[in-house]
Parts: sequence; structure tokens; C-alpha cells
Amino acid sequence: MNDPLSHTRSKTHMRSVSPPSKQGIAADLIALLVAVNSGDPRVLTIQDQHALPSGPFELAHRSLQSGLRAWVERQTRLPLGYVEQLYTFADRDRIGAADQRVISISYLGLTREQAGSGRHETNWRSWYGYFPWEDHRLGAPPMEKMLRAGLAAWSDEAAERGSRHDRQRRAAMLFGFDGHVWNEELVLQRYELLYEARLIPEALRGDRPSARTTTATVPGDPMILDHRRILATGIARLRAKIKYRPVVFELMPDTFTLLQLQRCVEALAGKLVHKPNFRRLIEQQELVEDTGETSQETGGRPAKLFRFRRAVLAERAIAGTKLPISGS
Amino acid sequence: MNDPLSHTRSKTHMRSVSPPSKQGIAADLIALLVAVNSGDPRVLTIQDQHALPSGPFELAHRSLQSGLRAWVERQTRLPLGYVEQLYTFADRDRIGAADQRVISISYLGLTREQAGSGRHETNWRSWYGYFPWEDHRLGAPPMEKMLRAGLAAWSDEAAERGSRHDRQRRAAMLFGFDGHVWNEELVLQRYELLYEARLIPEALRGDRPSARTTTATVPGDPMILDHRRILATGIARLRAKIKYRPVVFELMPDTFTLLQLQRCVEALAGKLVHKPNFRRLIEQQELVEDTGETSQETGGRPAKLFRFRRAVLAERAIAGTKLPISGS
DNA sequence: TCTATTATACTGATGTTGAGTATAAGTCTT
DNA sequence: AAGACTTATACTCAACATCAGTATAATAGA
Repeated sequence: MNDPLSHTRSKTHMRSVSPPSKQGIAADLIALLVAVNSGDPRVLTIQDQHALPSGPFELAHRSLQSGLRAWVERQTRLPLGYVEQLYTFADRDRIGAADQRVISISYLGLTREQAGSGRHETNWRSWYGYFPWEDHRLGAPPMEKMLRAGLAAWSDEAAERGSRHDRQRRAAMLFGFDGHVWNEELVLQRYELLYEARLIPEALRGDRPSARTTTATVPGDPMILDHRRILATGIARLRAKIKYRPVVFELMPDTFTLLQLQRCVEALAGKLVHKPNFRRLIEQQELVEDTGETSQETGGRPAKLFRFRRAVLAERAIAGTKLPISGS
Repeated sequence: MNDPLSHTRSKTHMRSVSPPSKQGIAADLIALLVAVNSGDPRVLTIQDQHALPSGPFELAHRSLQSGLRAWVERQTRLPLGYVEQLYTFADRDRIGAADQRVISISYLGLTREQAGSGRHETNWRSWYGYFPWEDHRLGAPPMEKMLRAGLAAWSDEAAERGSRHDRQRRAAMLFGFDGHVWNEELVLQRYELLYEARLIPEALRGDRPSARTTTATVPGDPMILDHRRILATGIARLRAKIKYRPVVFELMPDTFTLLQLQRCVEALAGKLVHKPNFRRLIEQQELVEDTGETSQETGGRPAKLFRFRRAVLAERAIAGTKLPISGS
């Protein structure tokens, strides 16, 4: 039998291992670091650049994740509790300039916002600054009217009646128009729809300057390259994950009240939850334990302070856990 | 602060865009193609090599996914319905040889097994040949005794009593020992535990020949590099996905009976489902429509032939769907 | 003392899920 | 041709989870 690792074999075979490409491709590790502060989910950006921090993947790194952990912790001194791979992108048309070619391997990391640590060129920004339409905690945001108008105009652009209907239906389903329910997990799909409808500044980058002003774009800060897409991917992933994995606690201080925990979940999910049900699930699943202390900074009756039961990470590192955010 | 990661730029900034690395890194696209045939979930391999087909990512490709689609469809002539990115690996210690460095971007594709199409150097193999312990359709497989013994021995190797207990607990939770429930989605975690316990041939590759024979490994065919890990990732993903997305139909012929559909789901999940409940959910969710025809090849009462209602892809491309496989 | 605010405990309706049973309509065996 | 066997299909019931609402407790501030 042939040695599958050898580089010298028949050309008619599908290859099991690639020989090193003639032209090497660069690989970047991109970090989406999330913290929650006073009801605001924030991401670490490079100051005034609207860019996510990134570093190259190098031969010295043992693995992708360890490479990421290494440079993030060294540069920011943030304690990275939870880290997971998000997605790998390499779209030629999505990075603005057509000549470079980079593979972007993005990671999501959860941490606590810490003042005065790490480099000062970095900044924590609310993710709703980039995605104002994703915050439904106070009901549909005011700017939704603009979204709706822009998407309606885009639908009307379609040539056939069938595809016009199709666009309308997709917009309605994703954004919860016309009696459709708002599903907070569809962050990426909504962003991609707006991109397709050219309501997102990033989508207009390839245009010639003369053509740029024809369409009005929607509120929400753009980012460099396809970083806003990575952010959308991360928000979607996190909103899905908090429902069945106890990852919220990575974002909480050591002790907290149940309302604080609830506010954190609501900040991430972008929608409010039913208080009694939230408490019931948290307690019934024994995710937290009483510290015996109380917090009087609530403005009302003092609240018990709880602490995450670290033991659950061992008990159900695997099996699962539920947070009460209505499924659909 | 020193930045050992940067080659060229100011030492005080985190970078937002990498300059092309001096030393290019090769990127491979690895395809995990799945089909189900007569109750057997199969993966496309390169003949006699126990390797997944792969191809290099090239500058000509518009995106990673389109690159993959292009060469898979060209080389195999398989209709790739559903394709999704699995994971990106680049672990130095997991590819056998320490000198090469490749980023592997793996994709999962669903298709129907077709005879005589494409290259003949390829082969469909049951995935349970690689993961015999994952098939619980007839209850726990006989080889589970070996697994259990091997894991027990590994637990006993631990120095402290605490880590001994920890190992035992992890093994029990993942494999469903001691009253723990079997969770079919934990394919990857189980594989990684066996790898850590050195019960998997792939884990012994770095060893010196003299040390190799000390441990007995567990049944199940090994694959080259870390391809078996990619397979584990794909099985896990698919087992999770069929529960809330109508992807099973990508694996079915145009018309089918409800029992055929059930057998397909069971083949993927590796466990049996309750027939009445399965039918109830399928019909109540209007995933299928009656063709008016019947199949008499059942051996009993003729069964109605159904067809997937393609409309649901538009209706809930997004919203979700449920298949009845007990959650935990 | 009254009011506003938050914490905490309980209740009922509704929906989902898991499991069991009964009947129908064919094939196969003798 | 009768009976056994196999598969299809329809229905029922209990357990449990989820959603929404209400009631009471304990603090701060007017």
C-alpha cells in the first residue's frame, strides 16, 4: 500500500495531504472578546479603528486555540475563561481589497471588563453600537422603521414578482415583520440580508465612488474588512449557547444577585425574560449557591448574593443546562 | 511590552490586518461526505487509505466553501446538497509528523450514495467501522466491555485519588456507565477521552516503537493524520443538527416511507426512536407530503410513500423544526 | 406613615414529550 | 384457505416543562 504521507504520488488520486502550496497563504487569528458591563454587552476593539484585535498564526503555536490564548492573554492581560472557535472565513469579495488573500480564523472569548489592564489602544464598545437593530429589550427599536423601508425598497427592486415576494418573506421572517416572531439568534442571517440588500456600508466598498450615494445605508457602525460579520457570528453563537450551557457565569463577577444575572442574560439575548420563571430555572437547576450575604444596593429589598456553583462544570461539562429564553 | 508575535510593525499596537507572513502556511480543505444506505451511515474515503478526500485551498477560489464545492463536485460528481463548515484544525501534535504545518479546514457535506459515479479510487465506508462504540441501536455494543476495562485501567494510572475519581467520572458520563444516560451527541468528547487515555492508535504515533506495545488499543479503524477526529466532529454535528433542522431529507431518495425515514434518523443517531412519536412529529410539522403512491416492499401492510415538502426550506429555512430524538 | 422599588414565593393553564395500546392491511406458511 | 406474522396507522394517557400571572416580604425615600 502506498504511503499516504508521501508527496510523490499519482496525479489521478484525490489527495489526502497537500504538498505545501507554492504560494503560501497567511492565516490570521481574530479575537472577539466579550464582556458585560451594567447591562451592556461589549466587545474589545482597537481604538478608533472599529476593528477586532488579531494576530498571525505562527509555526511556533501548538494549536490554533493555544496560539490565540497566548497572544490575547499576553497583550491584554484579560483572564480568558471560555474560548471557542467561531468560523473560518476567506471570502475574496468581503475584505474590501481584492489583492490580499488571508484566511481569518475567528474565536469567541468571554471575560470580564477590567479597567486599566493591558494596552491602552484598546476599547470596550457596546455591540449594539454595531447592531442597533438587535436590541429588543425595550421592544422594537425606533430605527426599525428605516430598516423596514430599506428592505421594502430592496424587495421592489426585484424583477419578477416571485423573487419580490421571496425577498419580502425573508425580510419579514428574519426581522419579525407581519406577525412573524422575533428570533434573537438570527443575528448573522439578518446582517447578511442587509448586506445583500446593500443597506450595510461594508457592502458598498467595491463600488466606484460615483455609485456610492445612490443607496442610503442603515444606522450602526461599520467595521474594517469583514469584522462586523465575525461579530454577528459571535453574537449569534453566544445567544444560542447561553440557553444550554452555563457560560453566562464567565461574564459575571464572583458574587451577584439573581437580578444582575438576569440583566446579563437579557443584555446578551437582546430581549427581556420573565422574572419568576428565570429564577425558578436557575435555582431548580442548582446553578448557583447562596453566599449568605446580601446586597443592599438594589434600591428595594436587599437581595441575596449568589455564587456560581463551579461544580456544575464537572457535573455537566457535557450534559447540558437550560436558561429560560423563549425558544422561538 | 514586548510583542513577540509581530515581525514588522510597531511594537505597541495590536494589529488589525496582518501583512502576509514571511513563511506561508498551507491550507487544506477536507471534505466529510456522508450518505446513508440501507441503515448504514457512510463516509466517502480514499480507497484503502482510510483518509478523507481533501484538496488545497487556492487563490482562485472565491471563498472556502465555493472552493470545496468546486473540487468535490468535479472529482466525485456527487450532488452536494447541504454543506457546512465543521472546524479548523492545526494541531502540531495531532498530525503524526512534527515537521509539516497545515491548516485543515473541514466541511461536512450530505449527499446520496451513487454507484459508478466519479473516481473509482473512492469508497463508501460505514462510519461505525471507525466508531464501533457509537452504534447503540441494539443497545450497548459488545466491545463496550473492552472500552470500560481500558478506561478503568487508565483511571487507575492517575497518581492522586482526586484525579482518579475525576477520570472515572468523565468516562462514566461520556459513555453512560453507572446509570449515566448515553448522550449520542458526545461523539467528539468520547473520541478525545479515548485519545487522552491512549486507547486510540492515533495517539501512539509519536511513540518510539519500543513503547508502542505496552497499551492495547480499542477496536475501530484508525485514519490518517487527524481525520478520525474530523469524522467525530462531523458525526456529532450531524446528530445534533437533525434534531432541529430538516437536513435528513438530503440523505433520502425522492420518495420514501416513514419507516425508511425513521431508519435513516436512527442510523445517524445511533439509537432507536419511538415509532408513534416519530410519526406524530413528522406529520404534525408538515415536513412531508403524501405522493398518493404506496410501497409494497415492506413485507407487511403497504406503506404510503411520502416526499419532502421543499417548501419548508423557505418557510423555516430559519425558524427551526424538530425531530424526536430524546434530548439526553 | 405612606409609597415606590425590588426580592421572593406560589398557582394555574397550556404545550411538549415519552410510552403504551388498538386496529388495518398486506405477506408468508402450512 | 386459515392462521401466523409483519408492518402501517391511529389514538390515549401520564409526566413534565413552559408561560404567564398573582401575592407577599423587606428595604429606601418622601
